[in-house]
Amino acid sequence: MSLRLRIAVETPQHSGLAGALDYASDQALAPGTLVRVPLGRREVCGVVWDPADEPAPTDAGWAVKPVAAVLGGLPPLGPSWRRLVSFAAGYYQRGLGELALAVLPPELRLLDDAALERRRRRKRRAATAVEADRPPPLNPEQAAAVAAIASALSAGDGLATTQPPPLLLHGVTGSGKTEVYLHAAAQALAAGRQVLVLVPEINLTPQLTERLARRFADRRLVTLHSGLTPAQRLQHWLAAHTGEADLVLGTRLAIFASMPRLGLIVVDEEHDPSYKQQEGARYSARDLAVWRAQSERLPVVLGSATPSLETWQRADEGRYRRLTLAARVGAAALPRVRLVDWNQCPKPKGPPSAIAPPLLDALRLRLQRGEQSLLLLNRRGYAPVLHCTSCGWKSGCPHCSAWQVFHKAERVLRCHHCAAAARVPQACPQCGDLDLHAMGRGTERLEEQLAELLPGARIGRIDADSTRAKGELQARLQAVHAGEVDVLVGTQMVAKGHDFRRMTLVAAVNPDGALFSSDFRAPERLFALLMQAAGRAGRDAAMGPSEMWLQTWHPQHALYAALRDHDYPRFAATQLADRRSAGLPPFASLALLRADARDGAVAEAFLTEAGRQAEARAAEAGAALIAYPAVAPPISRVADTERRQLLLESPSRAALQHVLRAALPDWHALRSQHRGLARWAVDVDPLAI
DNA sequence: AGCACGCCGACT
DNA sequence: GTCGGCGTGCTC
Repeated sequence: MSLRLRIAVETPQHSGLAGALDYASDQALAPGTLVRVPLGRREVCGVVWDPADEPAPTDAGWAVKPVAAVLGGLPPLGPSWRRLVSFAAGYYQRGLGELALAVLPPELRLLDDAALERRRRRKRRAATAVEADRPPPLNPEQAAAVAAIASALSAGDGLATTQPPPLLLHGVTGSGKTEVYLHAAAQALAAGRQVLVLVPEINLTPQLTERLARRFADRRLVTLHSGLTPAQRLQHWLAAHTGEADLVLGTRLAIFASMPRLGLIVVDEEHDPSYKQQEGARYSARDLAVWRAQSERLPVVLGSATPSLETWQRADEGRYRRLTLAARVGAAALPRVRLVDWNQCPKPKGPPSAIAPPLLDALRLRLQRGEQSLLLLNRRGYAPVLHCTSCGWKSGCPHCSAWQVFHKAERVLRCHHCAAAARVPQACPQCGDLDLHAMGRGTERLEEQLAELLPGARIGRIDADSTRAKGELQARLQAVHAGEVDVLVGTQMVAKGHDFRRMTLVAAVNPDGALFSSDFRAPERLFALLMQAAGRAGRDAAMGPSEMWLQTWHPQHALYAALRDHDYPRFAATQLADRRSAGLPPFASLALLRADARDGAVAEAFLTEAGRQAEARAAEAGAALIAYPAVAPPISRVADTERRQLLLESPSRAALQHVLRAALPDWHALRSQHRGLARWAVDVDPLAI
């Protein structure tokens, strides 16, 4: 007897094989079982999928091959996991098997039954007999939030018929969101459920990891993120899958963790762009968390001081329930926001100063008082471009439409978009002039200038360059915590997550860039970054009042005015009004079709035709859709490849989904008509357009 | 994506 | 005469 099985097979995106494939088996295999199957002339991994609603045609134009091997030792992946993967593959327009295998630990496919048995027998480390932290008392707002989540938890127990809505936990930094998560988690754990906590980047939030581990010392907590070794990732994933782990703390990929007893999902800093995967299947872990929670009828808590406008709008519409924490725990006051108006500052005779006189005075005052300051500058390197004053040459990257950044200490010019690096020329490569000039300012130069402006101050720097070596980030953070640094210079990586208790001043050196950016989400990101940065200061009420300084040419800008008042709702309302009148998300659904080719015209021709096909499909279905002309993104050439993109916009998410699904086969077929096209991809709900 | 098959230059 | 360059085509 031979059974017919549907199997999600690891077929690459470009195969055009989106769904499950048919294979034969002489034994019945439960959906969710891992198998190896022949595909073409090789053998690949697959997951037994649910039988199709309609039986496969018997006269199919291919020979059905038998399953090659079964990994019987692993408990099958459950129906809720399969639903999530199915949904994500469909929504983000990727192959089912491609996505299914991409979100499983890579080591799993190497695991035969014998290896699995060895792993299972290996004695798991006994839980350390550490006394769990006693939870602190909650303030009334926190208690109300916990009660709301608790009622959603019991509603999700299958007893109630109503679905708990997603919960937006809106609270400024320091208002005690984490304590709400911990209490909610405790309740879910007490009910015998597992808890999934998502964070943007795990090494930026060691404090949350520690707090979870201490509070739930008697429970098994595992982490899931790309920094784990393959063996660790497998081990942690298996602990979640078998239900041995009670808590899973992870980055975006953890949204796909198989958790049979899942009872609560928390998405911390839900607005953070790192929740959107930027290559391969471009999924949003936050959006999938909401979908997964609805699908499994469990509560999801989205926490942020500056929620994404999508989330905020849904709360305004009543689709999400908003829980607000307005008070800062421990009576710590919010930092006072001070704007330095460059227009009011006397022009120095020499080159423009990095730090305006009033800010410099404020820094000196902190030095005298033995307090720490943080200066934020979102630009690493010494200077963004090297410039010849006599002929006008600039250090352009030979492979990209971008400047090579001057890294002084390393003595290299480095492109931040490709691997290209060159030694710093002694003389202008174009005219031979020796007077090469570093234009603009990066963190490395700011560090150097501060050393001159503040003699005797201990300056530290934390950015991707200074923390490249393993352990260097932790070492530098430790030095700051230990008080070995007076003034810390950093990129946005320090604005997130870390509490610096002795820090009483945070300054954004040059935040204006995002005010007039072509990226429609730039103001939202800037506001979130500045709010988050402001939250770094003044966490300790005993340190006295803290300040957030902004150096700007536009002190009247509405964004800064809202920031000065710590008024996120006002900022969101004005942004949402702009978005509504511009027909942008959350009032429209977007997808971006991207194409790369050596020759930009090839990518453009492909996109133009693909856009025409999409509009034809939309017309067929009576779906409202606009395909905009193909354009070059701000950095149009990277590593000698020209990039182009085409925006698809619809007032309806469902209509856009329908068109994408219908047009995808057209686009696959179109590829062969455009010789020289390197690759193409769809980005559903893109962050930047 | 792999991994084929398929037609044109420098070697034992 | 072959070994092999990577162009293009297929995978239940």
